[in-house]
Amino acid sequence: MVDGRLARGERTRANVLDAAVRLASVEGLGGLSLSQLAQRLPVSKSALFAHWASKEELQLATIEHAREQFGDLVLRPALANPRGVRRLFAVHESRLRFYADGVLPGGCFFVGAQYEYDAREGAVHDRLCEVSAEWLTTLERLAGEAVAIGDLAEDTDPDLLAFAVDAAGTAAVYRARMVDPERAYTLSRGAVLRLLRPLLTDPTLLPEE
Amino acid sequence: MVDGRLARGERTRANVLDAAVRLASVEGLGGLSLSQLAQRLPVSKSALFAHWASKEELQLATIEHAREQFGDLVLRPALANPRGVRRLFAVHESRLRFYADGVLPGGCFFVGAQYEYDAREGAVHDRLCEVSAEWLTTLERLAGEAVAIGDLAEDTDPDLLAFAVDAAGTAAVYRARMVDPERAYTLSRGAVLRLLRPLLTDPTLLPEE
DNA sequence: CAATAATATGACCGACCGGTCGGTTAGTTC
DNA sequence: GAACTAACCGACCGGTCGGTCATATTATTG
Repeated sequence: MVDGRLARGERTRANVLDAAVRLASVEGLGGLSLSQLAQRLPVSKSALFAHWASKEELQLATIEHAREQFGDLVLRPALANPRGVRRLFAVHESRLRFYADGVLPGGCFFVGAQYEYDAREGAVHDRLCEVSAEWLTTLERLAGEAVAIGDLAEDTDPDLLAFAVDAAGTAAVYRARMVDPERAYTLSRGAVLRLLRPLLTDPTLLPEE
Repeated sequence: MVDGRLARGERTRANVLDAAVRLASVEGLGGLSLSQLAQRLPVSKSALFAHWASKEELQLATIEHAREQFGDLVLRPALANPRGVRRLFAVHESRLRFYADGVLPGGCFFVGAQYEYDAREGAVHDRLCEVSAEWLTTLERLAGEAVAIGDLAEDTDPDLLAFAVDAAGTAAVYRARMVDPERAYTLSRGAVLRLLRPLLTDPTLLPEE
């Protein structure tokens, strides 16, 4: 039998973090105000301090929550694809779909947080560095696998490829909201496709367009 | 004969905007606090309101100042290169050099501001949209010229190319500060080079590496 | 039932925010 | 030197920030 009090706390915590990720995707992780966060929830500001000792701890918890969400909605589904270049491309498409579906009102939690904290110091910056490195390592591993199993030309540099794929996804975020919403994701998908196709050993592994 | 009072005001305005661009590149354009800005200058907070009616007007003036700086230090020098793919690549290299030289402590004013305001509303967001569109249009025009004069294969999509070049520059900003400072610019340069080289009609137009 | 423990609350704190105001200083004009 | 003007300053305003605390509510346990 579960303790109803603990269950209630767990539920509150999840609700708060859900809202925090959404709010931070718009206002930024630093611009996230505890009063505003509490106000748009059936929760008082003091209750936030009952669960997290400080704003910084809540920010760190929000990062973990967003990381889990990204893993569940972007990475995991894409990993169902066959190993190699198809899986790498599937991760990029999955990322774009996550943005296009409007899961978060601000588009992307991590891209926003990265550019907000890249020039600051502290625990939030440090944790974001780790998560970024983890994400890039994942892309590099996927690119490396695609080369290793012979999907891509053997002189392909996996790190360079991972950089370019990540860059195309990152740029799509601001482009979709500031320049041309209708073309941003098409351009991003097309850019990665043009990048990968010349490297393919078997051109049928990826779509033409 | 110039009026010494007006000259003094002009000097103050320039000093404030210089500091504002630098500060905003670290703290963000919204996180820019007028008290802090005044404090690190020989200027009082009230003096700021003597020159700009509100924080938003100062933010807009800061955008214009950063835009001029970007034009002077990034675009203009690169435009000295011969028209075509060399000029396009020179703009990318010039951008990376601007970052690597540490002209702004936060790396890039515009990349930060874009990801800060892409999901918000108001005059600042609107102006940033215009500046972004202007920058992308410039890249697209350069890519179009490179195709038109025969530097690049004629079936090259200039807009797609411009997207990828911009993306590589944008990604270098956060990567240099959060993941691997020593490799970020090399990767960014390499990514654009690998992108352009297969499209060249004359391989000697760009360096090997 | 009472004792206990986890969760949640509202009133409150000092610090800082953007912004206003009356008054002072520096430079020009006559 | 008097009159004028642009630039600048310190004190202050209402409001919001992150954070504290004594108290109340809710659910489990003996």
